[in-house]
Amino acid sequence: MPGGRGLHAWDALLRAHATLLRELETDLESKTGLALADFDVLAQLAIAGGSLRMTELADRALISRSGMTRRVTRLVHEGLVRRAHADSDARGVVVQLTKSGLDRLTVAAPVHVRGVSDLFLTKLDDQELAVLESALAKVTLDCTFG
Amino acid sequence: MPGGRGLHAWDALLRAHATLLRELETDLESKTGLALADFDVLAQLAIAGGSLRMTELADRALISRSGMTRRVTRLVHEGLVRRAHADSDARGVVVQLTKSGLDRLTVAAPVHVRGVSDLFLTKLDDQELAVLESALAKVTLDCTFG
DNA sequence: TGCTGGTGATTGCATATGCAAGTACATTCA
DNA sequence: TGAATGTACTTGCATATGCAATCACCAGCA
Repeated sequence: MPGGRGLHAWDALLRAHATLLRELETDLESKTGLALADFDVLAQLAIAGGSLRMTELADRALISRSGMTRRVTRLVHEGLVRRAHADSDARGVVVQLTKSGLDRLTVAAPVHVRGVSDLFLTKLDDQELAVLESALAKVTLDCTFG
Repeated sequence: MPGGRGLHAWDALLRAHATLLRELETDLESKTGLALADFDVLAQLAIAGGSLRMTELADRALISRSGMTRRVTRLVHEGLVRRAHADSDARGVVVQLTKSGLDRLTVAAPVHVRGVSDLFLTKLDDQELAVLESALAKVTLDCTFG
């Protein structure tokens, strides 16, 4: 009744994801006052060189466009990012990391990386990490959200 | 600036989880009218032999107790589960799968299993699944939700 | 030019979520 | 026994979420 064999691997994925994310979230928030979701936006912007379009940002942060609209609105109020007009497309919005946002990220990033290391990376050896990465990449879909 | 090496494995986990879950959710809902969250409750009950206490059910379904209270309330209204008093503890509530719930699950389970197979299991070989399962089990925390 | 279909972003709305507080019962220990 | 502490579940509340509809703009074509 529970079903075929390898479903346990799927179950393990759900369980690991839920518990780790929850722990990382509360950890980061308590140590830096930054929600993981907000951290992720800042990190994606930094990785991309400082700015991204809304849709691209939403895709990378794995949330819907409408969700990103609201998240960015919040972050703008906090001064961590800024909205600018895309110069090639008057509909477009470019979200830019501000100095303050970068500062905040610079403080938070090591905390988060440390969390991921402690809870995830150090518990696995290189081969396991390699298999994880390649296997998970194989099953990832490229559906767009929202 | 993005950080240490193996973080890509972590990123792959987040990405695979988000995209797969989203697809499985919409797939199941469109084919059976059952939300994945509700399906999971029914499945956990069936796996456990037909009934579970609220807290245990919340833990297994990876959501908070308060979330489970509301979810069960909904499922009771739909006739898929029933609330009963735990006989050893007057505070306790036992959630039981009803005939109707079991029927519903019997229809939905193959659909969901098929989805997981198509999107996940068949894309990986036995060794990858074994490594995934054991590695993910190693990093899973046992924090309680809610 | 002007019409049609498509895309980027935002907003209305309904719903889902968790935390913290509250209620009811259980357990411990003096 | 009975006061204090702990556990099981529920509810108030604030917030987060996505979908669908909307607005503004772009691109193609007659």
